[in-house]
Amino acid sequence: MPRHFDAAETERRLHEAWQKEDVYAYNPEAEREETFAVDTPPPTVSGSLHIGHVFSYTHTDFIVRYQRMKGKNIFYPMGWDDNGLPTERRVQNYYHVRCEPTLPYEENLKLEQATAKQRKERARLVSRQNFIELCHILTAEDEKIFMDLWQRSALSVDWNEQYATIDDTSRHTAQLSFLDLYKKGFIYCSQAPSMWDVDFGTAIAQAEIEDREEKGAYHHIAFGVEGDKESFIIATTRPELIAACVGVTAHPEDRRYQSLFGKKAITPLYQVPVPIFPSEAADPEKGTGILMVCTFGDAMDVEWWREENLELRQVMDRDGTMLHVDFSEENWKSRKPETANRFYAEIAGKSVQAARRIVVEQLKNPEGSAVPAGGQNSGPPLRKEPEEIVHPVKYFEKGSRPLEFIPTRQWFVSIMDKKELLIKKGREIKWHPDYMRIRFENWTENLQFDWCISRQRFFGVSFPVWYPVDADGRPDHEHPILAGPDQLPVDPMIDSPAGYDESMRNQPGGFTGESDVFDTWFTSSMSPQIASSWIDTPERYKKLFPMDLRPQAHEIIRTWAFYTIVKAALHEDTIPWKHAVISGFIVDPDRKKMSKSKGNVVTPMDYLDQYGVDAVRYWAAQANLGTDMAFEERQMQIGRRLVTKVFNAGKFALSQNAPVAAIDKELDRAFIDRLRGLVVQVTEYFENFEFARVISAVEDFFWHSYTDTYIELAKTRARSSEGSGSAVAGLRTGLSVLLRLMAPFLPYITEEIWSWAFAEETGARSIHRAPWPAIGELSHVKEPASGSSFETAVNALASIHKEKTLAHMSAGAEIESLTVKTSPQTAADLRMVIGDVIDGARVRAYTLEEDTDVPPGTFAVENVVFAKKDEKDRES
RNA sequence: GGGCGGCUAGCUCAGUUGGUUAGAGCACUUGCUCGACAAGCAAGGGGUCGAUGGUUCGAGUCCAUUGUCGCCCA
Repeated sequence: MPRHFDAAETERRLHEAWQKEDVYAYNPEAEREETFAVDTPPPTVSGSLHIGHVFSYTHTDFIVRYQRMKGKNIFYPMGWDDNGLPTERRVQNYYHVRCEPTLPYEENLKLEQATAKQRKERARLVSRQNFIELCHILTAEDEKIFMDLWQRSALSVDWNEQYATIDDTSRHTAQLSFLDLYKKGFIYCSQAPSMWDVDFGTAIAQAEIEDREEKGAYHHIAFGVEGDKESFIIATTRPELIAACVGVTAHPEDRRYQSLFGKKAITPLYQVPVPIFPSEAADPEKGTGILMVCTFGDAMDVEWWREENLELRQVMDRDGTMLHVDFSEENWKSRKPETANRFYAEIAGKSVQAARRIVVEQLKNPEGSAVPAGGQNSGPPLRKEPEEIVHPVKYFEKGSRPLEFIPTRQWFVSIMDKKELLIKKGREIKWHPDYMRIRFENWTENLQFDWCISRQRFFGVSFPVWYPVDADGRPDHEHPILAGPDQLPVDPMIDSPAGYDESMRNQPGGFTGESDVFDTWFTSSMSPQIASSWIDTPERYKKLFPMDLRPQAHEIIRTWAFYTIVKAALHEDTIPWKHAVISGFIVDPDRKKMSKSKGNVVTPMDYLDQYGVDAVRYWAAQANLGTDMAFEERQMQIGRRLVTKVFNAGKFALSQNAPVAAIDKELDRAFIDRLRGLVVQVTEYFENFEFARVISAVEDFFWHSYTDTYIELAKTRARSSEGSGSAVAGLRTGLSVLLRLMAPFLPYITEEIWSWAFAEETGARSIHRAPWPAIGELSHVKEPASGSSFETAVNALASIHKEKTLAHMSAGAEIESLTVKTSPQTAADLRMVIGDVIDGARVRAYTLEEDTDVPPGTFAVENVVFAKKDEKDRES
């Protein structure tokens, strides 16, 4: 047997063996009841992996390995989420390219990572198809890095079951999902104000936005009132939108403005009359209590626009600049179109920021006033210096400029009318911990918009949709042409619809392809269906769906979990999985979330090298579900110590060469009895997904009940002539059970020791396919005569050790003689195990006295006479 | 502003329906190389459980108020 444990060598050797022997393979023949299916989170491959990923993915593996040992046929696939904006952005940066869809395809275009010099020049423009190819090339490389790390971390994934959210199966599945939802009437296309990122040039969904606290300023601006000398002051943070003003509103009970309702306000600069209406949603406390409604400043504007049937006056272009508009046109209704156009000309084509600065200057010009001369608030419309405030501004979570609401044609899934159904489905799933369900419910209850699923991007799953082009060459969006289910997957930019041929693309009387792609969540929300072959293998789908387990982190409850629940509910009125297990985050020592921008990201490879995989997994096992944990490198050191201890204990137990016999001695029976208790307890923990409790209980038992005590008490007898067979059997049984209980957490060290003897003895070649310990396999060992004999032995030995410590003697020092006093009842226990205690403590002669003054369970050790050291030396 | 979670030893964390003197590991102190293990063993010091009030024979645990940190949402 090796003297030291070489983690790196063992990891390489065993990983190879497991792959070769298909230890993790899914068996499609097995029945549903025997199968445990996991819906693994497909990581975004363009992102970087930090220690937190290893943390949460390892949690899943603990559960999976336990279920596998329970005899379950494990379905544990791995997906790669490769499409979407993060990948496009990474590709743009990596190659320094931009996609220009009007360019023609360039054959055999091969690019290298851009040099610093290239980056100083303008980005290279590439065609849509070339851009998509570059995305495929880079994600393939990224996937490899991810897979290496997962294999290194010993995730017991069946690597034959891989998918990517852009592969043909995923595209087919997502497009079929679209067709099915369309057929059911849950999908619609509409020209509607949508949240729009001006840099990425795409619509985005509610789930992808975040509020950022930002400095802004209230500008107090005088508006006129049509037909009289009245006026009022609004406070707005977006003066550049005055041109888009289509209404004015205040709270119906606000006394200051009640006389205005029903009249028309006149906008400054542009002199446009707009209705003044009351609204409960106006906050009298905010600003001046009266505000302008624009096309569109925020979500509230959209709501008022719909409810009040206001005009649409679009001034914001899709790229975040001010559109060119003409106030003499009918829709703009200016009373002084020439003045209006003169003011507006200065901001047309400008960015929001620039336009705002210019408008603020213009508002200082009395010529812009909408209030008749002599009236209150006449003069410059800007009534006082802007008042600085800090307010939340909506951003795309990956964006860098505030979102705009821009009317565009988008596809939506109706979910606003299905909140109740979704909450009901959420309650059919068991959440661990349960309070994470509340996050799902809060999110669902607070939904404000239907799910916008179209993105004006390139690297994504296409809509299976074309539009007829009319005789004038205009696409008819009212009558989309859908692909047939047997046509999938399709790319409408390349494939043509049934009944047309490619020559009719973009021709009058022909067709045009939908260039938008799906929101990446539209595809990844199908991960259980993709992995279980919903589209083409009903038998397999039936055996895997709904899945048993969905592991994920809590920050994506609103996205991944939510959308996956939506899809299962809308497609088949079911739930996607029975259990959702939510991991916490690894946070830095200041309890801040790890993120690239904060620069506090810890990468895992060095730790795997330094401490070994088992040690890092041990660290990950410390966390309770849902609870964030500060990164603590010392936990890995502790894990490594446990690995070493397991190695040494295994070496010792398996090197006892006395023949195994029945476990019939009291100490051995008492130990096995405690082991039974442990097995029952930790199995229950694992059934509830409480792996942190399992490792903690097993570790504690291993260290304190096995190595420090049972081994110490039984080792002498194991080498003696009397009772050695029982002792060796006890030691080996203990090791076999404890190894298996630790196997889900420490796959390498446990497999290594298992291979020394148990693999052959049991016929289970890998511990990871060995049966999870059950009390049945220990039932042949009789219950101990006393329920407290084990702790009596342990405490008695400790009492003698204490005398040695107090005398500054080594634990191995021999004792010539001593007297042990204890209560009559404890003495009865002690007599059953006294031989092991005396041997363990190296006592040559003892006197046991019953003393009612000594509390039961404790011992008074007296008259200790140590053997002379030279005497001992002579012996050896 | 709303929801959720954390606050327990110097550090990282357990403490499941309320029940003796609140636990573990690390760190710290002291001693010890015993035939698996110094990456070890033994002994020890250290906490009025964020605060206040309440319910109870009894509260880290239940209730109310509150502080603070974090996450999610508006």
